Amino acid sequence: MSIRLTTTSYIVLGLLRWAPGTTAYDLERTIRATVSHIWAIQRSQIYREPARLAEAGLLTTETVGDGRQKTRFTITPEGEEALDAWLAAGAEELPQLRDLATLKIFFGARPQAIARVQLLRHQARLKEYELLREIGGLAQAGPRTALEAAIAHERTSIRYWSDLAKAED
Amino acid sequence: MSIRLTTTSYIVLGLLRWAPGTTAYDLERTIRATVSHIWAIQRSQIYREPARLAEAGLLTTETVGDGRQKTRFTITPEGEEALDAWLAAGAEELPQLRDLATLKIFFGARPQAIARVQLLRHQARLKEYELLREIGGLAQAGPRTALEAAIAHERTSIRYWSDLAKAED
DNA sequence: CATAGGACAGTCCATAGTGGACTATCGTTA
DNA sequence: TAACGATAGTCCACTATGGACTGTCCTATG
Repeated sequence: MSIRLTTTSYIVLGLLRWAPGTTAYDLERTIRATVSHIWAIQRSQIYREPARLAEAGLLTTETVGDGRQKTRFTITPEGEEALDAWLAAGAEELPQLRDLATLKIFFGARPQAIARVQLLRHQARLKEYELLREIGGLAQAGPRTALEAAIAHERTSIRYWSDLAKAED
Repeated sequence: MSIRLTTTSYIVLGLLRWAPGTTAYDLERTIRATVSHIWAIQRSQIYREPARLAEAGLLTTETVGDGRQKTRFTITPEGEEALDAWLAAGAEELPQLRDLATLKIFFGARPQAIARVQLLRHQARLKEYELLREIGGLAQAGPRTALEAAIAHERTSIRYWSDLAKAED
């Protein structure tokens, strides 16, 4: 039962190490509130992945069935091992921007309109991030450090889009 | 034959508008040299996508078969229309970082080692970008403006990772 | 002159991920 | 008491990923 572990897998494993016994639904909420800014996962995927990992022996399942059937997942030692191996394995290829707005600029869309909208959205998101940081909602060092990356890139985006918004067409 | 147009589709359409009569192989090289920093596409996808678009009437094909069979693709008016509609349609959801290195930090990987490697790679990539900009390899305004976004984010990454590399563990 | 090696040009496949519609249950409040 | 929103999840068709695999052409060198 050796399966291919993907980024999705490691996100699930990583969250379950911090919060064993979580259901898929709660995983979804946690992801939306935290990692999704770095790496989002589709809902359908969030429900399928833990099942896959359980089959491979990286998680155990416990179904609490009172009408609404919930399944709680817990990471196994093998799961932790896999996660640690991934964390310890060296760095990766560089990321792509993967920004549709920039892509449209690339292909000749007029910057003005795009820039104005992007600027507002990035500003809103930066505010969210700063709030999250000030409230100190993030107990662990990892998420805090990662949040700094997100904030730095938001600031860069804001500078970029606001320059474009100001520039004449 | 209405198909769903994805980002992949628009990249192919966009490149074919600038260079009609291109083969899949040349598309691949062009993508690797240009857009891939913003949005990469897998080789297998680059060969399948134009075929799909041709079926939907957004491209025409012309097979030049002398031993090695090449297929040249050209954008149709419908193709241009679809592309323009996409370019004109408002801005998108915000991008995610989608950076595995940051994700590992999030889940508790030790920053030092990761940061050192990322720093070197980002520096190398920044140099590539700056070279590209100085040489003026990009005739069109779109790619040039998009390149500025890529450069800005590289600089941000470099600052981030170099801070992390310096910080005590 | 033939041949080996590399660049060129592509195919194929299993598996993973996306987007989005759909179903159903529970708790509250009007 | 039924309506409504939050909770909890399923399903499906289609797209994308990663990577192995197959050939063809060009050129240098032995």
